[in-house]
Amino acid sequence: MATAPNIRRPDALTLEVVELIGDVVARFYEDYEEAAGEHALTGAQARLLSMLSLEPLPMRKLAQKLKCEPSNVTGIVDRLEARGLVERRPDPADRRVKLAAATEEGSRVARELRDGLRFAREPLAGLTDEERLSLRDLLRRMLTT
Amino acid sequence: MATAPNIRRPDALTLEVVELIGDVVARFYEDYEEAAGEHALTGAQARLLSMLSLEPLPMRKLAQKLKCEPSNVTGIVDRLEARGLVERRPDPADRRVKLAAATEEGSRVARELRDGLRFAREPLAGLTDEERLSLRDLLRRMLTT
DNA sequence: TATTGTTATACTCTATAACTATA
DNA sequence: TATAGTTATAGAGTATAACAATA
Repeated sequence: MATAPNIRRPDALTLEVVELIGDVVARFYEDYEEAAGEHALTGAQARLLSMLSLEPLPMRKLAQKLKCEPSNVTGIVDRLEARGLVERRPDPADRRVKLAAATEEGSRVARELRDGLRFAREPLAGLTDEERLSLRDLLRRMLTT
Repeated sequence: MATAPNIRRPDALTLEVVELIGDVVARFYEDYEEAAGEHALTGAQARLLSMLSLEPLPMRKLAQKLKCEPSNVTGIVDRLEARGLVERRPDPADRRVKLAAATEEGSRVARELRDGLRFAREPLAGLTDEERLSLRDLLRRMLTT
């Protein structure tokens, strides 16, 4: 039964796991978009706000993290700023840089957003500690490959 | 007791696993968008085309599967049809319905797209059969919770 | 009357290129 | 000259509402 993994032609088990991962990805995304929508945020706005709730970041850095062009960040921050969730601050060290930062209200929304994510939390509650440890290690290994 | 009734606060391990799942989701999405881009397809176009590569579907059904409004499907199918990857066919049973179907070329592109997905396949090659079985069971349980 | 697909409209996200103000 | 952020532009996805053809 212990057939060696064939890289060129994935075996049935690998294909099944790939499909399961696809299902998890779909569920996670739906859940995220739904949680964002409950706060009248788009997915991009929610992701950017979540980043800023940890620490203020230059526009350039936000573009790198969101994997989009810096010009797009301008608009997303504009809309969040218009709602009072984010503000632009000067960077004392470099006057070219603008630091985007979550306001108090923005941090509150980001926290509610995180707490509103049901999937990837509720399902995990059905697993034992040992199983969660096992899952953690497997996911870690996948991400470092 | 003055304690609030059973508010679940995820432990550190659960939070770590949630974050790891988020990382996997991000990696999977990047990989999918990249694979789509290599065929000059957007993510939505690639997802729709992949669905049609299995079987022709009514526009309405596509909207349900993509979780978007039917009016959006019109445009996505329009663009795929303009490139000869998809075609609209009448439904003999109901003249209101239009069946979207992948052309031969469309099926070929969908196949290449699927084969081009590196993540969720290469990382799995680094796991043993036993580990993949374990991962499969854990993911299954998460999805049925 | 209800349903299917489309059109029209408006908003957001996206990449590209040109611009400004700093460095 | 190079970099950070912005603006302008165009294409794509999205939801909403109104519409024609068909059931």
